[in-house]
Amino acid sequence: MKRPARTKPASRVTIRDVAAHAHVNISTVSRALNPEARHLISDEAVVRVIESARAVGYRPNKLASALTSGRSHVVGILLPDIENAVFPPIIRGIEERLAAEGYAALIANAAGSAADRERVLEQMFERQVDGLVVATASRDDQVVRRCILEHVPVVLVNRSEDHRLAPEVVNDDFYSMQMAVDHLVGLGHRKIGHVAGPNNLATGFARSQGFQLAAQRNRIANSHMVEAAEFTRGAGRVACAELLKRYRSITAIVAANDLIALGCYDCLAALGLRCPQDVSIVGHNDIPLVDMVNPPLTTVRIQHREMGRKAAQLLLERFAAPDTKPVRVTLAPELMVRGSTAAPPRGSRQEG
DNA sequence: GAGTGTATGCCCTCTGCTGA
DNA sequence: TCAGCAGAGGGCATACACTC
Repeated sequence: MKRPARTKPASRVTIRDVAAHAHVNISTVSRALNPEARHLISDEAVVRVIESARAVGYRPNKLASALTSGRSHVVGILLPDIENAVFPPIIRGIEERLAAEGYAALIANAAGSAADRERVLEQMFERQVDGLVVATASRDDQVVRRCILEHVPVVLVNRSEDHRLAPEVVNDDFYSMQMAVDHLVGLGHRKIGHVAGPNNLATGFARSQGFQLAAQRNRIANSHMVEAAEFTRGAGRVACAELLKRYRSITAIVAANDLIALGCYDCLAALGLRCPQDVSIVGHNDIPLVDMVNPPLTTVRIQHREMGRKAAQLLLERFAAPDTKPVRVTLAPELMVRGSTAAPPRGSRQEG
């Protein structure tokens, strides 16, 4: 028994409709609408097809196109925390560059456990993404390994991994910490602490290493550090309390990011200490609105939008040449001096 | 009759090949 | 040189054959 043919929705205009309207074959339509194949047909046919496409309201079906081309023209973006203000500028940079080449972004929050990340990654693969920009990388990252195993082009942004398996775009975290510590030493601080980020993440690790190096160069103690459990305000508050409990004479704190720095604000307020009169604080990232808190946060500005643009560019290059050696692009940070840093208080608190 | 496996049509576009 | 034909591409739904 012959089954009835499935019919397309009446509203959907396809390449056939354009062909019928223009009185040409569908292959002629395909070539006329493809800039790289346009030279194969006459200018007159190109004009006729384009006018017909406009007249019938034709919109190319990328899904169908992907069947033959093997390219979905969709790029997945994995974020560790979609609520963190660091990421919107990165996403914007990525989208700007991708859109110029006809790609769309599929953004996913891949926070939580390794199983969560695996699930999100699987969804990306199921949607046939052409490649991935990963902002979730840990120093030994399974997502990156999986992408390489599946031959899916991948670029890391903001966070790197230790084995250099994929191209990456990162901030110069060593230089960031050097600038932050130099700034505080320049104000007269000699007892500086660091609320570090998680050490299993490249950003947390590099910044704590950078802090130690910068402290050594300035001939001050480099061991006044406590690691926050997460890059969050809450974790920053807890870690700051521990830091001040261990090293009570500290007059300045370099936080591994701005959220941790805001957690330090909370901690100081709870202890009845003032910023910057009692303790100066430097953040990291320069996320939106930290210039509007009280006091406005001195922080290290990272070129997040440029970071996104570069990452997208590296991915596009990866599409063209998948087997090239992974490169690392390092962007220069900039210190934004605001009201949260000042000269240290005259008297110093007792070491605990 | 229920369950399973296989074959085929369909979706839409791209592209190699052929002929005018 | 240009235009048209025809097959391919992956996944899904469905028809059909077969087994239990």
